[in-house]
Amino acid sequence: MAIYSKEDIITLLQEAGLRVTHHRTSVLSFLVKQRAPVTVYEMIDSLRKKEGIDQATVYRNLTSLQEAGLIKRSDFNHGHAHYEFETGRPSHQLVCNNCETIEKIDGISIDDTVKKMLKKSKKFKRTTTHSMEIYGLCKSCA
Amino acid sequence: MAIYSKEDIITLLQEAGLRVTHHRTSVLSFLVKQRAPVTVYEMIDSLRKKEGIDQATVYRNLTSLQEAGLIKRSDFNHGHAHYEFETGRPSHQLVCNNCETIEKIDGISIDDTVKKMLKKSKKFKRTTTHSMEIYGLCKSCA
DNA sequence: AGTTTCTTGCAAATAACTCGCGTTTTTATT
DNA sequence: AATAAAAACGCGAGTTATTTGCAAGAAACT
Repeated sequence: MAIYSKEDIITLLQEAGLRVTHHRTSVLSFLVKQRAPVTVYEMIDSLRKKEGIDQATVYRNLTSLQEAGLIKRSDFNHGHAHYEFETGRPSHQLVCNNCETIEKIDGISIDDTVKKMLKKSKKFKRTTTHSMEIYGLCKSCA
Repeated sequence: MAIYSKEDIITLLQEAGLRVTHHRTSVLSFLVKQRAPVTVYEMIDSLRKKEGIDQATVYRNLTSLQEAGLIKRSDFNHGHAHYEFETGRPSHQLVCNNCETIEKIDGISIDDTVKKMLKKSKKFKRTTTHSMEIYGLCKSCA
């Protein structure tokens, strides 16, 4: 989890071909600081309070940032989207079926498994990145 | 993919402690016949046309069937739920980031990976079943 | 600075899903 | 088979999550 300065954020946006607006920078900065995927609600709540950003703006920036490959969306079967900064590395997480606990697990590779799956696939030739979610009950809910 | 008769469906419902209503039987039968997860929209559309089932009823039955462990929900980051029959076996799928193509891949085991993840986890002791989604672009979208 | 193009705020619209309630169906019991 | 309690249903209205139209404002190019 590298540390990104404001200049780094701006560089990321420029390299992605996106305009560097104040709000877009804020949205991406916010996500860079998190250790786990956050809900859109949390982002809107925080950014609205802190800088008065409108929810439509948050949604629009999440879309543009995702299309640029800078952030990643996951739903975790909870009925609303979560976003996180796109590190480029595959992400693996344990998800609670009851509460919304999500725990990211580092140091795991499933590249071999992905290769095996692609070999068996008829509709996919290759995958960009991948993510794996394992669902169960966390200690508190079990 | 075993073949389930109407009697089998009824037995499944009874063993799960659910009432055997006409509509509930239809919803579960519908899902048993699919080879891949289907959207709620597809289910409502088909069941409304065929038997006049109301959408609220479809939703309520999906909830009760899921709570009983007979079906499984997945969102695939598309913003709406998909459901499939719960086979008890882990499921692994390739998901297109662009269109909504979902391809299930059989014959893969990631039990060792899951074990490794649980060993590293702080918040989870064990998982019931699991599912893995690998995201990329399908051949048509690539 | 001027202009083109993208972004924003606001309010209204849409999509996905849920709820209240009176009526009907299922299931347990006679 | 009749019957009563519990659960399920349809229908319309309500929520929640997300999107859109449009006029005004900010970035980026010249």
